[in-house]
Amino acid sequence: MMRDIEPVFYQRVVRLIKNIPKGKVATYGQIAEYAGNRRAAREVSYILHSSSEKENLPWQRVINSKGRISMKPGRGYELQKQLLQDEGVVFDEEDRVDFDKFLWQP
DNA sequence: AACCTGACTTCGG
DNA sequence: TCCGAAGCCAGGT
Repeated sequence: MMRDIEPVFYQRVVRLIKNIPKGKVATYGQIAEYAGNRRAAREVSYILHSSSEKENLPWQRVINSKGRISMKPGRGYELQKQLLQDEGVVFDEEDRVDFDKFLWQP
């Protein structure tokens, strides 16, 4: 499934995501940057899409740079939001997460 | 190879 | 703040 994505990059992404503490969130770009390729946000997305179950990743803790959930209603949005709320993450009236409070700072 | 798509991001108006 | 466009990288057709 992973094929040509740099194995090192892949491993780093997996490790970083597993390190996001409960109740915190990270952005795709943030993970990509810490993994060594700040332009690979879409690859982070791809890794989550393809390996979340296999790697047992807390996939719900990765959201977009706007502080919103990227998945669309009916295709995962509700589940992700519920999982985050269950661990204490708060969404404002604009459906955004306050990075000052919830962004993961390694 | 060409083209489309996506759980992305940045920048300009 | 809010789009739209452009940049980005891989995978699927």
